Amino acid sequence: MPRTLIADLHTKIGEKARIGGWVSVRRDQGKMVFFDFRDRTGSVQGVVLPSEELAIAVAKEVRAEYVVYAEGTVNARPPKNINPDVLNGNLELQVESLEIVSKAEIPFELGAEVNLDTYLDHHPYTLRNERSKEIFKLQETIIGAFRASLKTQDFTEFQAPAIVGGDAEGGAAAFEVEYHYEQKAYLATSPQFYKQIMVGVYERAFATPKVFRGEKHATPRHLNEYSSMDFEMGFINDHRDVMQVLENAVGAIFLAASEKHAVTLQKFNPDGLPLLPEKIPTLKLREAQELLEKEFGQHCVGEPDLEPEHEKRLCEWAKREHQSDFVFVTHYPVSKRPFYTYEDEADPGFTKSFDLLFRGLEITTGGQRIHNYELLVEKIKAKGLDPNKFFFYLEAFKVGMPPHGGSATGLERITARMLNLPNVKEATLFPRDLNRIDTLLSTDKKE
RNA sequence: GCGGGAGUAGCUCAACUGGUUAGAGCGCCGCCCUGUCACGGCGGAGGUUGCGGGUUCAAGUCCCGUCUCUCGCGCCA
Repeated sequence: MPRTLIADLHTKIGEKARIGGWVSVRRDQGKMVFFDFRDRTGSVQGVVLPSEELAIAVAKEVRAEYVVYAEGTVNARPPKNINPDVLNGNLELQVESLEIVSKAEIPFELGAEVNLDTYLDHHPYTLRNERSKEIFKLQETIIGAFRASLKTQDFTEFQAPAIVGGDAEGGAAAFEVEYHYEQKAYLATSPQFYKQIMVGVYERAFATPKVFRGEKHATPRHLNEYSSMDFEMGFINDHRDVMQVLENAVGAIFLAASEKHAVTLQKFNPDGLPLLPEKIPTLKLREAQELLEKEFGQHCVGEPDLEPEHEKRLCEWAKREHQSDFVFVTHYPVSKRPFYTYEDEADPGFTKSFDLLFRGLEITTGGQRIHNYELLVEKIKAKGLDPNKFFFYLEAFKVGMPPHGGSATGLERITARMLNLPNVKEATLFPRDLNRIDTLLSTDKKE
């Protein structure tokens, strides 16, 4: 008999059916045994009656998370046995044959509240729980909506390389790779140079690569490997054109999320859906600092950047004054930004760059880039770098580049903030951090 | 890299100022149960209290070292 998906069982009431799935719960009543079975489409109760001697014998052996095939008759439940609180609560599978496909030995009950490290240590198992599955279904929607939004805005998707010959940003620590002929290569910390090169090819390009950061950070918002939602676009007037494309993408993400995952968002967020206004409030860094001083008594005027505490306060302000969970901060000082960042002619010393803060966390960085070859070479030198090492990248400018800019959004960060997850590792299927690549790293090799 | 907190049963946690045999809930194992749906009842197993050293008549508890987790900072998405 072919397998029927659990969600389709209601179409087979009174008929025989065969389901395949996992055992969520076994309730052994002695002479008869109840099960909750689940497959990718849902769950259903199965009952093995005393008269089914062979099936009862198997049912006594079965435990939680065993993979089984169960065959029997789909019955509508009599009124007194209907359970309105569960899926398929109005029917049940009266099991006549039960086949164990795979046994299971579980470390703890699925769905048990466990500490983060226990949860991560058992990720092949804990990812199966409903909460985890909802997180990564939402994440799939987020990256899908980002992709769809950029495509409708006439961007071309490209594949960025993971192995690079140098450190793209000149600052972030990169993982070293042994390449052919004893050459050193690195895992990309960003697709920055490649997406700029692609502006010269398609004008508008985007990619969602895995990028790698070698810093030994141990915080709830950093990963050594994460997914970057990057885009870059030509013929802009300034950074505000980039911000508009980003706002369109964020809007598309929120629309898709609220359409497909409203229940999940509500469940994870006591405050409800995130607030995204028609226009995200925007402040220059210095305006933000003055506001922090005035509204919150935070002394940060003149600092080159915002601290995490400041970012949280700014978001409080945006929510209170603009009903927005987002706020843009622009015009970071030249000294704090990479060499390719465009300096604002109207505001010398400050850049046409921006960060997007979402619920207290920086989720995006972007801005306008320098497109003039000579100026770019000059800026590389000014940062103490050697232009010769960038000749591949620089060729894109040598052969003609329009004014352009772009941004990069952390997929795990936006996922975590949408669901109020305290740690981005919960929004990462297979997180790599200081001490763990799936398993704990050997400690005797540490420095 | 720096600073705070933590590490006790498979999981989540207790164990007052050091003091009898380190407990509970869930899970696990056995027995009972024909309508359960987180089923229920009775019984049972399960611990080198992260690791190493020290103080003390006595250490889960105090001290030192070490490893790990976690939070804050730096850095960033």
